[in-house]
Amino acid sequence: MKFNQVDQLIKDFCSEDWVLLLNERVTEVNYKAKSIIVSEGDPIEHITLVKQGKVKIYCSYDESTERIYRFATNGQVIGHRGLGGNHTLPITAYALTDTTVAHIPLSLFNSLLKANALFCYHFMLFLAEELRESEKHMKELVNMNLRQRVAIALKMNADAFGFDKEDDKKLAYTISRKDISHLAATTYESVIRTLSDFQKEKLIALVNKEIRILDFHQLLAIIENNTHSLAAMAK
Amino acid sequence: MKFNQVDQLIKDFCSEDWVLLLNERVTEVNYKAKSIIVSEGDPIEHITLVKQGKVKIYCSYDESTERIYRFATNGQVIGHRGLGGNHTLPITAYALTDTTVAHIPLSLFNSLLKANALFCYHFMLFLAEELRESEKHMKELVNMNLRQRVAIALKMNADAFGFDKEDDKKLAYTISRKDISHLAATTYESVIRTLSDFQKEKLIALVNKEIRILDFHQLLAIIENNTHSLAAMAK
DNA sequence: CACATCCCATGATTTGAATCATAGTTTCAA
DNA sequence: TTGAAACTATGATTCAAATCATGGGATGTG
Repeated sequence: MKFNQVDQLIKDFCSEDWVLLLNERVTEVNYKAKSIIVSEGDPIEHITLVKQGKVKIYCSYDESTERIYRFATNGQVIGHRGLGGNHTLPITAYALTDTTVAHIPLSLFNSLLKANALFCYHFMLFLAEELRESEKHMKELVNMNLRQRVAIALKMNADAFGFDKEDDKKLAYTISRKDISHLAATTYESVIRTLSDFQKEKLIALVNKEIRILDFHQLLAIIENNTHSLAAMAK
Repeated sequence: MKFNQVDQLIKDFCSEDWVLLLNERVTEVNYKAKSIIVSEGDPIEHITLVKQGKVKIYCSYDESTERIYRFATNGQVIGHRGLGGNHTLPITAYALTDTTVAHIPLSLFNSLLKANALFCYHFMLFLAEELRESEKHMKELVNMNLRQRVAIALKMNADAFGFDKEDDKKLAYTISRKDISHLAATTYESVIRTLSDFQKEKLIALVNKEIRILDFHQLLAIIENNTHSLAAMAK
């Protein structure tokens, strides 16, 4: 799983005083499943750490379209893309399951960065890593064909939330077909067709909305194999 | 123009000693037009500042396909996406015109960041800004139709290198049709057709490879108007 | 200066994926 | 428990953009 454990960076690289101060000043909030944690266009007032739960982070394009950038779960951070400048939040964070977060006031987080040089340095490295990941993902979405993009969406689902403890094929949390389409930049009809194809190829198994990934290697092979990406062949 | 003047950040937020040390340890190199400055897969040994010139930054997908992420010109930085971890460079930087760069050894740049907390803080903010821009661009590429993407590519060309000093409609440097296609994630044939349409609509004028942007507002209007983006309507 | 290589341009054809249409299934709240 | 809303599913049709084909013009280099 991706290194995005910002709470760990705080523990490792901030002075004890600051960790104590943070614990005092942070507000923990519970969100019910299917509720919005922070919304696109909000003024940026907090940096948010996910204590416990599953969150999707997306951007609306119009009333019927959204594009999911990533998921966040225990230990991961939301809102750091809004740092600096007088920006409003560019994304919406939505609780997929019941979720507990810690809101760190932005001014406090800024002071934390300024007062703890080593934390600031590592947080900077974390942003560089995010930038790499983000551009890698962009490249994938733009260059790959439908099958590949759906395969990537399944992989992202698996990477973000892992597999069931009792069943190492079953996703611990299966996102909806519609959310797969929002991840893969396509329509839900196309997702359903593609998943159906994958099932016929014994790559996955569908049981209602749940997905079992039977052959992860084959899934990765689909992502790697771009010989069928006709759309990509800009000469 | 976008704030990406990292050399200015160094001047503003690093101590005098460090600025002097940098001036000693930096190697200036000249690159001819059409030569490669740094290449995808190279070990990351430097952070590179563009002193003077025009550079395209792209990623190869296969032998016939590339995707241009951005351009860099005077004062801007290349290679910061490789910070942290044992990564190789994810992008290639290519000199469009004769270009002079300053290579800062990576170890020195890291020391600079660690020794100048305020610079590190501002550099972190710069990365946050880049992350926002990058994801905005991703959203555009994925959601918009051909006309819009070509319009965005023209706008990026104008934003990156500006207009001619004597002719405020003419681009100071017109990138090739093929590079427009690499920016807009399409084929060069489609770019040529779309530019031809734009010309018929009196939006631009084509004189050989040079492009004059006659109606910038209309160009922006095309980018804003997503009512024709059929591909985007994932319900 | 010639010859090759790259770039620009346009028409005809194909095709991957979106859209339209229709219907069964889960889920959850009144 | 029932009815509505949301999700899953599949077939038919349409369409935007890629691919294929072909030629002209510019550029540059031995």
